[in-house]
Amino acid sequence: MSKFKNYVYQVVETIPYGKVVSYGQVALYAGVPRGARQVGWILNQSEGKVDLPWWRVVNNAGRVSIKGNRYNTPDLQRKLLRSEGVAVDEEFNLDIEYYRFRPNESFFKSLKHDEAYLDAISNKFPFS
DNA sequence: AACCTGACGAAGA
DNA sequence: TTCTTCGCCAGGT
Repeated sequence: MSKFKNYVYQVVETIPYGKVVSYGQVALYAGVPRGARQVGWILNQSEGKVDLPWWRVVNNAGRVSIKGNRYNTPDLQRKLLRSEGVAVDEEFNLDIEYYRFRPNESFFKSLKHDEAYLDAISNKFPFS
């Protein structure tokens, strides 16, 4: 279990009910600013094995981009989001800026990143 | 080691 | 605005 994967889990677990974040956001918060693709890969690998609100992660264009696999499909993700009050249309689009989770500083500190990293991304909080 | 493959993202045409 | 192209990082072959 890599440190990065651990952080990804921590971040996803923290997304509030009825809110969403992009893969890029998760990557930034997890300590790898350009690791969006890896976040998708990690969530894909964790399906059925880890209890995470994976459906609250969508792409930055505001679209449910899951391709689907044995456990999770775009339809399931949309169903779960809708059950939390998130409006998702027939083409799997949603208003990401409206539903986006914008964590505060205490959130980052709760992830136990070292000071150097917090300083490095302190000016890169496009979502806060 | 070289090359391929993504539940991605930003920029340019 | 939709479609490409390219950069990104980790894992697999």
